[in-house]
Amino acid sequence: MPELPEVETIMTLVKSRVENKKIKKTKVINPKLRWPIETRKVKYLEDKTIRSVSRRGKYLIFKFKSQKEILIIHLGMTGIISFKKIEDYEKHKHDHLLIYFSDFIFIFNDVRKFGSIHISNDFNKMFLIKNLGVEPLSSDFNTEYLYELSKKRSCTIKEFIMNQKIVVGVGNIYAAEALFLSKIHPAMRTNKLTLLKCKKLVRSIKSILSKAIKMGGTTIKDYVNAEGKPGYFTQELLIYQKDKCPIHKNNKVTNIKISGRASYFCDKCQIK
DNA sequence: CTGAGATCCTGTCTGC
DNA sequence: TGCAGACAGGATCTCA
Repeated sequence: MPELPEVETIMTLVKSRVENKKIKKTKVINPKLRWPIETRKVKYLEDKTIRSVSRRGKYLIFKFKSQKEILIIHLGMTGIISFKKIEDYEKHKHDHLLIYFSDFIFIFNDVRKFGSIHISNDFNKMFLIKNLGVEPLSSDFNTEYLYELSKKRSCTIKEFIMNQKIVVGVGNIYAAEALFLSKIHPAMRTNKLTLLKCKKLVRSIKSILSKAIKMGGTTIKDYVNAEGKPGYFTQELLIYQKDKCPIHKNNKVTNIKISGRASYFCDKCQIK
C-alpha cells in the first residue's frame, strides 16, 4: 500500500499522538504477518515510554526512553494504523496488534498480512534495515550516486528505482509518475541511462515525493492515514491508471507488466 | 553477484 | 447469480 509519502504522513500523525506517552498494555490479536509478531518481545514494551517516532524508507521507527529496543513497523500493501478511545474499541477483522496508552488504543490492522512488526535491539544491524539504500529526499540521493549504480546493472529502470537497496520509498505509483516526468521508458535498461536522464530522474523523484507529502499521499483504494483520511495526491496523478496521456491527449496510456507489476507509460513521451 | 518468477494473503471486480 | 480468474500502494526468497 503505502509508499514514502503515505508513510511520512502516517508517521507525522502517529508521532503527534504517541510521543512521550507510556505504553500501558499490549495485545497481539493475530501474530500472523509477513513475519510472525513476537508476542513475548512486544510484551516487553509495556511500561516503556516512547521517546521518538520517525521514518526510514517505508518503515516506521519507534524509539523508547532508557532502553535499546526499537519497534519497527512496515505497512506492507494494506497495513492501517488507527487510534480509538479504549471504550470505543470494537474488534475488527484483520486487527493484529493493539497498544494501549492511558486513554486510547493504537491499532494495527492488515487485511493482506504483507505488513510486519519487529522489535530489535540493534537498529543498524536489523536485517530489514541494514541494506536499505539512501533516502530520496536527502542529498545522498543525487545524480552521481544514481548514475554510478546504474552503470553496474542491467535491470529495467523501473525495477531499479523501486529497489529499496538503491533508494528507499519509491513504489509502483511514484515510479510510474517519476518516469513519466523524466520521459523515460519504464522497461529501459539502467545501463543505457545517460547522465542527463539520471539528473532528470533524480529531480522528478524528489519533486513528486515532496509534493505528495504536502498533499498527504495518494489514495488508490484503501489507503487512509492514521486519522482515517485519504490522501489528496490522487488527483495530481498524471499517468498511473490513466487512460490518456496528459500531453499527447489522443494517445492511450500503455500498461505493461514489469516484474509482475502494472507499469503505465505514454509510448510517445517515454521512448526506450 | 544478477535477474526472473514464485510466493505470502484477502477482497473486489470483470467476464463468461 | 454464481463462479473462476485477474488484479491490487510490497518485498523476500529460491533458483538458474
